Amino acid sequence: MKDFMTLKNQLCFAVYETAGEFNKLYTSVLQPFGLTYPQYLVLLALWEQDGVTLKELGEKLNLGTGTLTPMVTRMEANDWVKKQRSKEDERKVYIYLQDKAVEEKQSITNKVAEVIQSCQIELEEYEQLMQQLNALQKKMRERKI
Amino acid sequence: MKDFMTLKNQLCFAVYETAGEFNKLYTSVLQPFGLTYPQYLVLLALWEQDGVTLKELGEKLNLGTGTLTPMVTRMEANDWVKKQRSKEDERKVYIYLQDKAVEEKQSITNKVAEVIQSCQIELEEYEQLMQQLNALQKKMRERKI
DNA sequence: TATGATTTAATCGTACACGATATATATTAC
DNA sequence: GTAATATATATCGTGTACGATTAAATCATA
Repeated sequence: MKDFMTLKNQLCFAVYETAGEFNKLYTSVLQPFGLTYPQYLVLLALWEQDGVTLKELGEKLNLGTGTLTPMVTRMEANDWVKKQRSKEDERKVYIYLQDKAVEEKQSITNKVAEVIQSCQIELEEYEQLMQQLNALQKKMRERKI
Repeated sequence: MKDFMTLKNQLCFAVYETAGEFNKLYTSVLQPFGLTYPQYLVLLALWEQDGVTLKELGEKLNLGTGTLTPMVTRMEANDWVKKQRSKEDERKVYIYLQDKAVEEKQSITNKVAEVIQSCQIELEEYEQLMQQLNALQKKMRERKI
């Protein structure tokens, strides 16, 4: 019987470490652009769909306003995005890409793709991991208790 | 050709999200004990090997002193661990489990195991994911550039 | 239409996480 | 034996991340 209470055998730790590695890897790519890794995720979301409310953005990224509000504020200060309070419903704040974010999109995503490719991850491996992680998340979210 | 520049198709995001789910799940278990998830990882490491230096602990957990020093200080304030500067080499600080951490080990790990089991993760799935994540980490760490 | 409930963001407090710097102790070279 | 170097930890500044609270706007309904 294997000992499951060791650090090495913890799935949670493997995921935690892998997230840390991704963070480091992406940070090294994004630093020159003056972006952090979570800020890049915000741009990814906005490149897909521009002009979403803070709440919608939070739902896409699984982040609350306590995280997003200051983060978007910093991104606005760095000319990546712009906040605009809705006229129809003044509770809502829409987030829009700034020119800089549109202009630099190609250059940023190219650099990211280049570094990811340098890791030599097989497509099959990539997709299988995605699928398994999604299945795992589903189980964690849907568990009773 | 699939679009790889969407949030949904990013492996980094899947890992980031899964780490977040684990964090939430473990937080819900550990809160009653007055522990955070990273603090639980520290205990896991010390339950395996007690009396290690801060540096060694950092190597096990992939954390620097900028993270560990304040964290261990908090854990000391809550009677989980004790710091003791080495007599032989006063640069080193050894971290020891306190009685509380030894006494509550079973009760904490039981509760964690119980919740993990409630997620219905198959052993095969668990081990395959571990193996794949470790392989991925290796690739990210060993990449050239 | 007044009021109570809901929704949306902002704010606050706590806790990581990291890179850079500082400081004190050990080790090495000479 | 002293100067240069290396090592171990602490501290600082910035940036997430989260839960709880607050505040303002909107909605529901009596």
